Parts: sequence; structure tokens; C-alpha cells
Amino acid sequence: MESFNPSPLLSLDLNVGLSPASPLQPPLASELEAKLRRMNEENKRLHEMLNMLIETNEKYMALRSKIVDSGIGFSPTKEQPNAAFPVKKRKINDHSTISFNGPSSERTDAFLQKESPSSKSFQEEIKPKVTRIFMQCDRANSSLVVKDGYQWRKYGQKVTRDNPSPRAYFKCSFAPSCPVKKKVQRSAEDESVLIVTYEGEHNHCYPSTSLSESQLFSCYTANNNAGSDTEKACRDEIQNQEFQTTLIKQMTNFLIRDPNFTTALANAISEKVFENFTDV
DNA sequence: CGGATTTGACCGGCGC
DNA sequence: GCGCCGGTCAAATCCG
Repeated sequence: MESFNPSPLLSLDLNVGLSPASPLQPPLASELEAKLRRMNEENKRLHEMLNMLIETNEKYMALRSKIVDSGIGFSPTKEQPNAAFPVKKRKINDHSTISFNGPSSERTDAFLQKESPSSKSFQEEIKPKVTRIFMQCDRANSSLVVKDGYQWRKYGQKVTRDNPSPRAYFKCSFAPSCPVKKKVQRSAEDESVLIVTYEGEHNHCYPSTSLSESQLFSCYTANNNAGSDTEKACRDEIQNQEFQTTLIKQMTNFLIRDPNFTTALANAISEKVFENFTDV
């Protein structure tokens, strides 16, 4: 981030009321000097605060562009892998599943992997689209059902080593024509957070026509599905005002959970109030 | 009765 | 080769 260059408008005019032509009496001079020092400190603090706000704003903008442009949800895992999901040692399913629309996509994929080593490099180039989403949910609600607009069939549940909460495995109910899978598990650190991992991309539209908040997540995941009708449908939905309202709500929730943001905001507000008060 | 969910068994990759 | 572990299967069970 480039250093903040404060606008002259934002700098406090520290010479207000001082005339070089009128020499000050010694007691008045020291009093003004002290005041000047205080105002300098105040100015410095305001600059720091402003930098903080600008930084927070940039984080917000980066987050927003990440969501809109790359289709990635509120996932910090690209840069900071979550403790609940350490880097996997196993390579299984790390390869891409080519979007076969036939009923035997998984078998065909396995066949390719085993019988055709030459296809390996090709498969490595096309990684499955893995999207991780963190969802706030009721801690008391033990259900691992996440309503995201699609229909899922649960096919397994496991307790993993690194997390006492069970992990539920779902396949899209359109399977085997739709290869998408999802895993749902509570965060080991915060049980009120559900970690939803989607693997693959839906090759069909939403089962229902109404746009609900939950469906928006699926829009994010399908956003990079280049060239398909699904992509167009989802982009249209992203342009939808309701979508944008919900997006803003989700980003607001994300921001207010950031202690830096709330602190900076509170400080900025109190400073502003203080500033108005002293102006009067 | 049919579809969805549960749950123990099984499979296969990986590290030692 | 063996054990661990995550992922999947499939029979049993549930539920509308």
C-alpha cells in the first residue's frame, strides 16, 4: 500500500489567529505553544486514523473484487489455510473431473487416471474448482444442512482427526450427470461457523427459480464457469439488485466482525463528534 | 412405497 | 508391509 499523502484540506491550520506582526507576551506564548503541541499530536493521530480507514477500505474493495471477479466466497484460505483444513497430504480427488455429462463420469475419470498416464499432465492443468465458504449458523443447531439453493444427497459422514465435529459428505442430487460434491463441517475453532467446501461446478441451473440469499453462494461458485449458459444466468443474477443488496449485507457482516474495522470506525466517529463539539 | 438419511464396512493413498 | 486416515459405498432405517 502506498503511503498516504494527506490533502492540505485535511491538515489542521495551526497558525490560525497568530500574527507575526504582533509579538506575544511570554505567558501567552508558552500557553499557545502547549496548545500547538497538542494540536500537532491530534493532527498526527488523525492522520494515523485516516490511514487505518483507508487501509480498511482497501481491504473491503479487495474483498469485493475478489467476490465479484473471481467467484471465490469469503474464504481467506488461499493465503491463510484454516486450521480446520490443513493442507492435505493425499492427492486423491485433487485432479480435475472433466465435465462429462454422461452417467459414468467418475468411472471414466478414474479410468483416465489409471490407464492413461499421458493424460496426467492434462488433468493437472485443470484443477477442480474448489470453493470454501464460511457460514455463520446457530451453535445449537447440530444440523449440517446448508441451504444453498441446490438439492443435495448425503452419502456419508465422518469424524476427522483434526476436528471433533463430524464432516458430512453430499453429492448434488443431479448426480451422476452433475459431478459437484460438497463437504460440510463445523469449524474446530468456532462451532458457530460452518465450513462448506464445494468441489466441481454444477452443469445445470438452479432447481428453483426464485432467487434466495442462499442461492447467491452458488452464483459465486459458478461465476467462473466460462462460456456456459449457467455462467450467463449467474452473471445476470449477480446484476440483480436483490443479489447486490444481499452481497452488501454479507460484506457488512464480514466487516463488522473485523475488530480493526470496528475500532477504527468507532474512533473515527468519536473523533468527528469531538471535532464538531470543539468547533462550536 | 419411494426417496432421503444414517452408519458401519470397505477402499485406496500415504507415511513410516 | 502395515497402520492411519479421508472418502465412498451400500444395506438398514427413517419419514412423508
